Amino acid sequence: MIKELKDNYGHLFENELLNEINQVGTFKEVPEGFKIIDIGNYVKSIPLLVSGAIKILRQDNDGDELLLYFIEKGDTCAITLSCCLGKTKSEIRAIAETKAKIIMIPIKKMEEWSGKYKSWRSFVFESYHNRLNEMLETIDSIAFLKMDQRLINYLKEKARFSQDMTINHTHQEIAYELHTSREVISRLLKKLENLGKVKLHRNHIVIKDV
Amino acid sequence: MIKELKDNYGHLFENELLNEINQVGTFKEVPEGFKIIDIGNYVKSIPLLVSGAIKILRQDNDGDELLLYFIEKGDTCAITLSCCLGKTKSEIRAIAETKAKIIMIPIKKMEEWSGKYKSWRSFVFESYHNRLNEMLETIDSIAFLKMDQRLINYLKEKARFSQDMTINHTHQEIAYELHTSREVISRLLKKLENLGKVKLHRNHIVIKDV
DNA sequence: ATCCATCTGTAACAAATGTTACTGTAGTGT
DNA sequence: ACACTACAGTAACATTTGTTACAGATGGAT
Repeated sequence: MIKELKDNYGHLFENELLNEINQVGTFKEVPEGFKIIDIGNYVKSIPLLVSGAIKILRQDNDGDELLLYFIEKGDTCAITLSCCLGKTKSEIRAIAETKAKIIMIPIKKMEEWSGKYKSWRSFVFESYHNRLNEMLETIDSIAFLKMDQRLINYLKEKARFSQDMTINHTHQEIAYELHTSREVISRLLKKLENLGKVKLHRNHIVIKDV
Repeated sequence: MIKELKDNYGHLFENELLNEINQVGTFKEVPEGFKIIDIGNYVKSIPLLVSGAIKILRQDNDGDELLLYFIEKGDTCAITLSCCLGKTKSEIRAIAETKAKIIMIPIKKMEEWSGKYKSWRSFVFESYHNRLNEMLETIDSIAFLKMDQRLINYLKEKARFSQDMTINHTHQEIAYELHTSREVISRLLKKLENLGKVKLHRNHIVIKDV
């Protein structure tokens, strides 16, 4: 039994299911920035995240991006799950936000387990629940907030996945994820710096008090 | 057996399940504008829609609204479903867009059926799938489109639920659902009228070519 | 027909965001 | 050390959206 599996999913699944996962799942370790799923991909297996974080992005026809939300250990990507079952192309891109450890489960098993294990069903429903709520938060953010507040929320989120309150992104990268322009981000960041909330450096930002 | 049940769900569910639904479900007919679920409600049963349409709205802390999407016959509200299972308050408001017929299913049954009927599981997963995709479309719309295009999409959607391409809303009502101001909607609608795409009247709009 | 509340039209202005253009600067590679 | 590239700062301007203010039109109630 892989230790990470037991540690992260031991409280969720019964031993029998854990054993099955251990047998049919393939363990994968991916570096930061690794593209796990891209838009248009047909997905043949679903990921259980055991460590690290994954960011989920949406892209429109012009190639403009938008960060939707993050997935953390002990969870899975319900959109991918949904693609699997519907046998449709992925509508989103999944990229490792930090280096991450994943167990990949073949779709076939996932259907089988839905009938067999109550705990698996609960896990899947719970995952859908979490994802729907995160989508709602994303909608709230883009519909109701102005860019300055969205940027602050973004910085907070990013800081959660960093040990030392440092965000290793350029202004351009932040602009892509919030779907705005580099100049807007520079402008707003400079304001935050003047307010003493962040300290700006080349290629990284240190969060002081947001 | 209620006729509407057989008509709308006969192809999805086996007879045994249809019979169960018929026994435990309560049939309900609601008028246009009826508030089916409100934000903060604890939901004790989930709705199967057999005719009409339901609109799902989000609201922020200041009371500002935003239309998320519509649910049509043969489907259910996955967000509600998700609330039921998580035993959390509703994050959304559900209002009958047209007069609608609904079968309400107690949560308890829904859990039982998930283990018992593959067709029910498929239905639930399919519903989550649809809702996630609609949320994505909503996000695309508010993140990537300008208000003029959002308005056009809105008018198209509304026209789908109208027999005669007439939308019975005031500019103010439209503004609420798109989360903008009445003046902006008036301005854009007037532009659309000048382009020959709509005809404006008091309290209603006739779609000509959008 | 008259009154009245509500809805619509529109101008003028404010604020937020997006775009263009250019400068300087930090780090990289040689 | 030097040159080069990518990054950041910033001004000036355009566009989009939001706000204020008011006029006029419409349809329903009496």
